[in-house]
Amino acid sequence: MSELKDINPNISVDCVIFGFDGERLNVLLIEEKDIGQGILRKRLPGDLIHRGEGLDESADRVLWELASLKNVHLQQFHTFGDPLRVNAEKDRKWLELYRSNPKERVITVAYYALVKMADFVPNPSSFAGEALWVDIREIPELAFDHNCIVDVALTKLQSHFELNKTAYELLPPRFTLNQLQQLHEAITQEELDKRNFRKKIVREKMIEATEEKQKGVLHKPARLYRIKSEDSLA
Amino acid sequence: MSELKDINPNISVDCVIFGFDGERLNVLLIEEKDIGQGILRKRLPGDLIHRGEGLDESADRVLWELASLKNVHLQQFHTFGDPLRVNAEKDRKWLELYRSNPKERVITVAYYALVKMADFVPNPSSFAGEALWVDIREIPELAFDHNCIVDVALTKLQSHFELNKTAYELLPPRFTLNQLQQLHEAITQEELDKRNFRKKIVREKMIEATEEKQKGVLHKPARLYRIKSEDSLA
DNA sequence: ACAAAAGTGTTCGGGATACACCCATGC
DNA sequence: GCATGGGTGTATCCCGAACACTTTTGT
Repeated sequence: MSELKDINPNISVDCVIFGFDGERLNVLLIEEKDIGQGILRKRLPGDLIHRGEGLDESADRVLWELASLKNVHLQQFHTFGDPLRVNAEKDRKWLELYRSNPKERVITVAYYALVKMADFVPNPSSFAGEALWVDIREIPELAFDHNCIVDVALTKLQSHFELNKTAYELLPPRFTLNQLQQLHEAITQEELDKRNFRKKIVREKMIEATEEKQKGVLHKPARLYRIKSEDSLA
Repeated sequence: MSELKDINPNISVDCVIFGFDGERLNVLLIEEKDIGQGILRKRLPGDLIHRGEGLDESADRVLWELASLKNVHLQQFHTFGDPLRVNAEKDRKWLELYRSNPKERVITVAYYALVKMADFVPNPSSFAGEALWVDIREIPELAFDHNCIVDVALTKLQSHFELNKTAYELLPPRFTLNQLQQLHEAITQEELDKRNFRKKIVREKMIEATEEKQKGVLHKPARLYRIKSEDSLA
């Protein structure tokens, strides 16, 4: 569809989408279809930018085109510009197939986001291959320097993470304090003391207890909490 | 010297160099020579990147070429890619004079650094115009979106600043606690309580008192301090 | 003597950390 | 009754914030 002159051959965006499933942190990857030469590799969703397109805009588009994801709050975090970043042998064949200038240097502006996996069941986009969630502890070798990009993104995510309103949106509307703690632990990768964690949460006054309890668990059922509504902040 | 084909027409780097002079925070700007059409404008040191050149490398080069500065620890902080960022009327003439493709879109990878002004007396580089320090409270209208870039850089600087070893290098080898406090205040733009500040500094154990005192001041002379040497960290 | 900045201690409150036992439910 | 996670309180330490008077020097 888009003509060559509408594409900037030197600049791309890549998106590192972290998904939380209630237990573990995952990353969204694109798995290329086997295009006949035994090329089957995973990579981050990303693409060359179009002319006239802002960077943020481009990242949104890419995510929509490759994984049918919309309304993800993307955060730009770093630009990767090693002149050899798309020059490894492992990537040569792919570039020759998909790029009109396979030897052209590409710098990439990288974005990350953290979403609730349940809200985003990635639709395999027929043309690009398949989008899939992969546990961050089991990330395979990726195309280009994408392993490195994921590492940097994870570091940023961890250092910037805090339990604000958007963080609570990663949980179901009613949740237990333990689920909340697991969210925190899954992202920061460090264990917390249960009592201290609960005291901290209570102090922050962002959530309130409901009358409901867990059902069908084979232990004492936990109380369910919810985010305080705007008005109840009186 | 460099031929056109060695330059990437779409990607530039820009450097926001903050300089501390003992009292105030300044920014390094390049003032173009008057090129005959009443064009006289200030901008950040920056340039299109060369092919085969890494981004960090490019930023170092630019700083050397435009302001004769070397060994500055640059930190990449954001990439600006609005498709219209180099399209304002005020910049048209300059682009036509200096760029072979004046209408080409340019995205820029921005870096910042904080240096001691005394160490870097910018050498006017004959070909580019004049490098000069400008107080951050008196920044004039700059070319392109450079005012915006400076604002973002300042925010990053302020939020990431801490009194570590490199921060102490912004002061003379022997300094008073008041000078240290002024440094902190100049950067974060907030006033601190003298006693609390001193307690905090003492706690951190990075510096030690010397026997020397200020001379020639018309008030009680302050004691001079220095950074602790590596060995004395026993 | 006066101006000008140097230097110094205490109190309070909040948050981080460490730590151990009883409780409610399903099976 | 037993296994499983739910739920709770106290003591300590460190840190940040607030706050006012005496000291030393040059003129």
